[in-house]
Amino acid sequence: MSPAPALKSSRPPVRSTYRHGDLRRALLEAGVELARLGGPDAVVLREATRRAGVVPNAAYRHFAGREDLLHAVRAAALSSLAVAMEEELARVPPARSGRGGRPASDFARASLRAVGAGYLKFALAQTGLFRTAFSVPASPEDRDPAKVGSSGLNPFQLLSAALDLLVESGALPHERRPGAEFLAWSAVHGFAVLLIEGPLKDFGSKQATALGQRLLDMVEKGL
Amino acid sequence: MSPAPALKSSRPPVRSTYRHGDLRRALLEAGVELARLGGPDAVVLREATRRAGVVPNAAYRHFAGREDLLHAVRAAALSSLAVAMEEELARVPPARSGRGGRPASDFARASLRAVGAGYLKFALAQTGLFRTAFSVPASPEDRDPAKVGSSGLNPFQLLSAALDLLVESGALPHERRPGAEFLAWSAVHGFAVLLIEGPLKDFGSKQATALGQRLLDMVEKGL
DNA sequence: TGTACATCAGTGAACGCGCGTTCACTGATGTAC
DNA sequence: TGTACATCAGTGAACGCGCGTTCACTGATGTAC
Repeated sequence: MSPAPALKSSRPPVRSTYRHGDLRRALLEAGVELARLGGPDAVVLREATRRAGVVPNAAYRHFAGREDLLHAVRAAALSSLAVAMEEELARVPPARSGRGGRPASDFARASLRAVGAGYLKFALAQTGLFRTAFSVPASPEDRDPAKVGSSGLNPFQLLSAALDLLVESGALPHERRPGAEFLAWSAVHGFAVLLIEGPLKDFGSKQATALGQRLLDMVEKGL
Repeated sequence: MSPAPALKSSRPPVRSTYRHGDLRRALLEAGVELARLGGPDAVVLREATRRAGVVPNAAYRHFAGREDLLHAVRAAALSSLAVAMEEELARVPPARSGRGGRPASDFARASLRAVGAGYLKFALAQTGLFRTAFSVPASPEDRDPAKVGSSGLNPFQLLSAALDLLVESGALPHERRPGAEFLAWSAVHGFAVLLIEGPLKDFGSKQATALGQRLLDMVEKGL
């Protein structure tokens, strides 16, 4: 109801040219910044135009309305999340050669953990964006290219791929594969939510990380 | 931003007496109803007074302001959640006599599942209240009597008790007990959130229940 | 049993706020000739 | 290379909206004598 007043910018519209140049991009960036600072409710059309140094209704040249802007911001948030997960994945040491056996399944397990860890890391570091990303149904089958990371996969697909790898490596029986992404996602997402705005809010990041590891253990064992 | 217009009541203030009688209660009930229908953002002070058939500022005789009303509504929502969990617990067949051994740990496990199942059931049946209950940090140590069920325990304490029972019955090693409530809660809460406003939104209740069972399996095995 | 009076629950009117959105406009840009 | 003109990005002003909240008030209630 009262998004922190600090979010409000009173910077006067300073611009030498009549045309802005790339207003759509500027509005989107302002919107992302607002979401970063205050979550989905903080994405206010008028404030975005203020930050872009432009009159409020100018936004309507580029977005159908507030909801449309929020939509674009949400996509950008999901894309950032995918990137964060990819960064964590890139840290996993590659599997040793030789087919099947221990190293392959170790790699698969490490990948699954990386996916979860990247997700949690992003949720904690970019709380506003994280909340924005999930402020509306995000369908797993969504093909919107605005939501993917640099691998071309969206967050959900990154998780699915890690689980597939687990099955291929023999670490997870085929019959337990269907729906497994929902179970894993539930655990990690719930933890993130409780950590961000729930009863675990006051946990230090040390404590949170340790508990996060145990959560990932639980998922790995429980799947 | 635009809480469903259907929430708005235009009922004229019909009342024969000048005094209302129990306005505080009426406002709280209206607030709970609004939360039930539209989540925390739908708890609007003016609308609550409208429904109570009273002028807007009359609310200030009973609540310090909107936030105060929301606070009371939140407590009521948490209390309802506790009741839902207790109902599920009451369904668990009592342990057979004889100390320790199989039946005791079966009972403990069933209790833990009941706690989780009650939580999920409430989340799905009373989405608006559920979202309201968690719209602000709910501290586990909260002693507010407005938030408990008929057993005198709040939702978090009900979970803790179930886990304690699990340890006592020998089904969970002591060393894994600390923090276990956060892990279990994360999984169940995340599942509820994804089901309510996330990618699992379009799941039928059959599918949701089945997957919910698997989630509880995962928690039980993974803890 | 009756009356004066303090209390305080609810009234009536009004505020300022920031929001999303619509209207008719202006003036820089770049394209066609 | 120069000029007329269509395009359309951004302007300026205004709208109605519902919100939370404050003010000075009124009139029913119940208590003290």
